[in-house]
Amino acid sequence: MAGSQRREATLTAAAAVFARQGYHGATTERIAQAAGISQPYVVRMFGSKENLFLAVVDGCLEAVLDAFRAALDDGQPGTVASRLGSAYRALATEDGVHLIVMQSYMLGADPVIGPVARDGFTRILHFMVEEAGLSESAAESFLAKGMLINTLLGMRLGDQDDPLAQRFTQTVFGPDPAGPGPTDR
Amino acid sequence: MAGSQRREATLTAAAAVFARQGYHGATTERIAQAAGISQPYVVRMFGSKENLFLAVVDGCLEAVLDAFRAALDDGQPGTVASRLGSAYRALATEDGVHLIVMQSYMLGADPVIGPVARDGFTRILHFMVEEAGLSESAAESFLAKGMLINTLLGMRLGDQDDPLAQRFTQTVFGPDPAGPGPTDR
DNA sequence: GTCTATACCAAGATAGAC
DNA sequence: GTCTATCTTGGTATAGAC
Repeated sequence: MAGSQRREATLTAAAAVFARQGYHGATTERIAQAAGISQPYVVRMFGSKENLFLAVVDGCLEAVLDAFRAALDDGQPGTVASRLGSAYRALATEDGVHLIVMQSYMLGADPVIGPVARDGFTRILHFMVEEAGLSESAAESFLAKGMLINTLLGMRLGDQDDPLAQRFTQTVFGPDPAGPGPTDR
Repeated sequence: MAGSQRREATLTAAAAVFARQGYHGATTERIAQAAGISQPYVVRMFGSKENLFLAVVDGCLEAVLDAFRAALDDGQPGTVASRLGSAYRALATEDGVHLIVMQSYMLGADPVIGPVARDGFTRILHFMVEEAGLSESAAESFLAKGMLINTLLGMRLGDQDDPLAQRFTQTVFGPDPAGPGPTDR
């Protein structure tokens, strides 16, 4: 397999593992298994586990911003916020973009991952108000709902056997004209 | 030092470490240092790192619910949501209750921590609608803002050297009559 | 109740062959 | 481009003394 293609496949596999286990919980061995290659080769390709994680996070950030930009130009009806919400929903994939980003956010105290996480969030923030034209208040609501979605995904609230929890999950992820919707569950 | 007192002190130290590093990132050695005792003794007291984490999470959940219950009866002016928000704000301590809870939420895929995290969130949800009397929609807004706050705390957005990010942080944490406010930063 | 010493294992990284 | 073998470290847990 060609280098760049192998690299892509490994990034995808790594994303899925990092999404579930978090940075520290994930092992390069598990990532290697998911990618169908040997553990040392994973390390070899990216230099270190940390570098690999940063590459994954960067890819997710770009994916989110690309999806948002596309949503601004898609000529669909609805408010900007609702179109961005749909884009966020459509972004749902098995490799769990939302969870990767969230995992990086929870590592703000890490000297190397922390700054990257803050930069990424800041870029999204700037996109919201400068490119999408949302008010800062609207951006706050949008991002709050996004964080709620990410959190429910992370904890897998849908697995909870409780009527209220079930209904709540449905409501949050269900078609909602004013915010991000369902993702990868 | 008496057993129960030592236990409490260790739980507090562990909370601070788990809040910053997450479950997998934290080490019992670091917790021991923070508590001023030896690493094996930390393990001895709680049986395992996992048990210790579960004890910390449980303590945080109780702290949140206690604070919320107290806020319902405090006779302060304002809506229920704003009083709960103030309680959330007042809960701010060095040991980072908000981050502990959030770290547990991101471990939903873990076979033992996952169920505990879901149960905890479900209890808060039930409190909101059954004891506090919030509509499910109001509970969603409240929790969304709470998750945004937790996320900003986790990534330490306040450290970001960017005007918009700074302003956003201030807005989210600042006195807001309709949601949770500043916590431990 | 608390420590020191240590066993034991998992995991990231390196060396070097093919 | 990819593997096997292995080094090394760090981290949880146990044993046992004081």
